[in-house]
Amino acid sequence: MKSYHHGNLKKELLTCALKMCERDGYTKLSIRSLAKESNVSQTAPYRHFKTKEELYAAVATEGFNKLYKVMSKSKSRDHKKNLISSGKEYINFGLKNSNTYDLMFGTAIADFTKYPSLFISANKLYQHFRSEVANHSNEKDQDRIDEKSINTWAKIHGLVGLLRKLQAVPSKVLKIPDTPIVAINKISKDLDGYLERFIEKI
Amino acid sequence: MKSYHHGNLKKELLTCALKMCERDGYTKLSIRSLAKESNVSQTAPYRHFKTKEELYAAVATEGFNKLYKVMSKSKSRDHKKNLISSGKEYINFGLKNSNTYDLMFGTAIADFTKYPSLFISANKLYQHFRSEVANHSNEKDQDRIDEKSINTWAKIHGLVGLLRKLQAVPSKVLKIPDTPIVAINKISKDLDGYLERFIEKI
DNA sequence: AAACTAATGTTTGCAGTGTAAACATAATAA
DNA sequence: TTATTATGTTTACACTGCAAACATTAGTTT
Repeated sequence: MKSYHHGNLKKELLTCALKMCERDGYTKLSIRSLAKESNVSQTAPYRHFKTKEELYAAVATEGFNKLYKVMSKSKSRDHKKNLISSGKEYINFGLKNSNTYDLMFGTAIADFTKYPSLFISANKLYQHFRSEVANHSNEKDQDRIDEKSINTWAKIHGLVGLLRKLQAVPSKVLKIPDTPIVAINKISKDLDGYLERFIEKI
Repeated sequence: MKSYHHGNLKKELLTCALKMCERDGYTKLSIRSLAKESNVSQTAPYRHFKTKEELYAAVATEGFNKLYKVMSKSKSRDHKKNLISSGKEYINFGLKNSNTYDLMFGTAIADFTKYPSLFISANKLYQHFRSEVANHSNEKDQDRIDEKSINTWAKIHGLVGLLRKLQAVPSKVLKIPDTPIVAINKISKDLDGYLERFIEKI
């Protein structure tokens, strides 16, 4: 027999949402299905997330925290190594947790500054990334560091998007010549080499 | 008095969808609201678009065609000029038609190779872009050209994503130091200069 | 021209959605 | 102990994608 009050529903909802989001994509993640999967009434989640977007924000926040964790793993004295490691982790995260990634960088959350903890988590990630870029590039000028950081982020982010398109496509499409898909496929086959060249240009 | 058969519903639905998508975002674009705005019964669109995704694909295709048009405007003998113009047009398109842009490059259409005309339009755009990169960079090796093209695309695409985040944010957020938002804002204030430096690194 | 067929429209219906409102119960503060 | 607050459930509404049955018209065949 279960008690009327759950005790720790919010946390359970969140982990469940995270799992569901990753499994089915955030578009399929409904408050009602979340409630059902958490064995709770249809509208119970509303006591903890005022709107669906707020739920999205919570999931995205978790995503940023996770990404931060893996990107700050490498603490070598070799700054280049750190940056390459971060880049790989970023790409890996984007490909493995692609649905959460959508929530983090897509447009499902219109204005992420509306959710303080999300904003903070995203900023923390950026700060870490920026410091790695700064360390690697030996740049002093703050504006240049910012520009380099944004540059690098934009490029990796764009790359992840393209790699995901590649993932989504049936393999026979790779045989059609003169498509961006084959171009991306070439890169994905030598991602390490690509990243080396990538870093050099930062 | 209007006749039972519309005559040109498919085209009208498409232009209406394009308009609605741009106005409200593709998430708000429902088949039913589209039908209503086209003064036709709720399920009439299903005669022309088997699923909602098929409607999405049609809108995205239009988007690619439009983008192709503006990106192939500049036909200078100066290849650098062409590339810069294309870059600007791309960014402009992404910012002005951001909702359509989402449909084109987001994950709403899981596998875009399922829609031949969409696939073709996207490829045509890539080919054009690739030829501009090739012309500008004086590169011969086909693999390198592909890599450069993907690189450049990824970077611009990522940049558009970030600039859109900037757009979405309330202006007071710009006063908070040490956020990616202020970094992007700096870039957006000197986009021309930024693009110049950008091109140099291709 | 008449009749059959296919295309394109409408109506109806179902299962699912976000979320507001009213209500129930349990935990906490007074 | 009692009043309040937090957190659950039930009910209700307007909306969604889409399938199925039906209506009307356009096009094709005889």
